Amino acid sequence: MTSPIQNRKYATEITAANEGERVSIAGWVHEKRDLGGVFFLIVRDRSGFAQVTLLRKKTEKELFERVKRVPRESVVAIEGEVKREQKAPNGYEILPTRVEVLSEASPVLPLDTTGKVGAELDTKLDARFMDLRTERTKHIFLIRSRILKAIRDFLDERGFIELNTPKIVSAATEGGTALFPISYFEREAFLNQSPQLYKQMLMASGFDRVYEIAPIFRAEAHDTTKHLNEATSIDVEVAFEDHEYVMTLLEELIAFVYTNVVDYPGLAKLDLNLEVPKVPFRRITYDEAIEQISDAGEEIVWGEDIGTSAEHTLGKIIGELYFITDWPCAIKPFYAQPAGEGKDTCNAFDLMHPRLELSSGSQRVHSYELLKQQIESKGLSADSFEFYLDSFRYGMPPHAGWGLGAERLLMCMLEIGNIREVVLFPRDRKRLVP
RNA sequence: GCCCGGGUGGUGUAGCGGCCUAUCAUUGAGCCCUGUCGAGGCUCGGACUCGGGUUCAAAUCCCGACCUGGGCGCCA
Repeated sequence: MTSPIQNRKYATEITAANEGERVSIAGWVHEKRDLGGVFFLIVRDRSGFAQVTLLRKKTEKELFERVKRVPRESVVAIEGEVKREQKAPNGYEILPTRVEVLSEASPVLPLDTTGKVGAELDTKLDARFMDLRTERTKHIFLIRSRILKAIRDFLDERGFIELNTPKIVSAATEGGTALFPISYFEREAFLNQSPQLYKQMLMASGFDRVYEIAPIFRAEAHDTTKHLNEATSIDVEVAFEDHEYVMTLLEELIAFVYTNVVDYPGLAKLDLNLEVPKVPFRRITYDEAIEQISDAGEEIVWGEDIGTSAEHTLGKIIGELYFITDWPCAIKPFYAQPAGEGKDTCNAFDLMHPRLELSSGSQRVHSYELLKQQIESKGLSADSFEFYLDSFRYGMPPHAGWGLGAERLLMCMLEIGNIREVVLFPRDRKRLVP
């Protein structure tokens, strides 16, 4: 006995041209429509929908009654004959000869998969497995996959090597953010907040163009629509180049990603009007940013970081993707290269979306002496950075790089209000399950 | 951590002191219907987060807890 699941096709692989052929499909019971003498079973799979039609008079009674009773969202396998039918999705329907219920669903569902009734984010996240069956959520993650592929294609094409650095580390990397402590045999260790130090160390390896797409962990108790305690960072580091080079690389990458998403057929399901941003992106200095923000009537002090409301004010003024450059050294990490004689700024930049910051990067300090000095001037202990500093003592090329938040990019592109929506199983201060 | 909102059937909501044995939609159970595509029609089932308080009377007002949305802070 052959199972109908063998040789199954996706719903959209079948067309009216297959009329008369025997096919198998498998998927979830999306909807049932009982008209009395005719019964429609809409089966959903990854590709879309297929209509399975049963005529009361022409169908074996046992089969007809059994199909009528299959609860929605049950998993079924169908074998039957293709019939051209203009009124059906994809222009065909299946007249089943065999229906197997592979998994019967409980009849009362945690949320509606058809889009008739909405669900709150919390409800969706609690039942994420089912939320992913909805068109909107499904496409968010298909687009996410597409974006990550586009990024890899873009970087691979330019000679980058994809590498992975440890997520379990011995100490704070850059200071700043809080870390999650973990028990590591008889020692304490931490989940890494950023691959920063490791990707820089790789610059001393001869792998002069590297990237990593991996999780980062931050133990901040923040509670906003743009922060996660576990996020995905896209990190790039390039040797023998400076901040200008990596800014250009970044804007071209972003434009390439947009181009790939604009072409995505499922974009229509998300109801947005996406345009590929023009390169080069606008660049404004930190000084200009402060001026613009204070001209707009917002209180801001030079030398301080740009807070959320100032960020929004500036975003509204600029209205497109832009870079903020020439940041004060004092508010950028120790590894940012100072601009030089008599200046208190460094060669660091942030890539901003009108809503929020997407990426930050810089030309890095590659002089051992200067780096050590900057670590100490930030009040950090050079000893705990020995493993990192060592790589600067035996031939470290000049280099630059950036880190880009994958979820932030996705939420901004798709105009999604809460970053949790673009993570399968988000980790925030309150949520550890599922 | 601070400041505002909000917790009503499975889901999404209306009601905001007595008209509430609580509205509507969807879902569920059942029935009618041979072409649905958010099918339609009829019947039935299903809820006021928890604990105190005020009041003749609380879903409705007050207090606390828990959960939750947003604004900020912190942070990327």
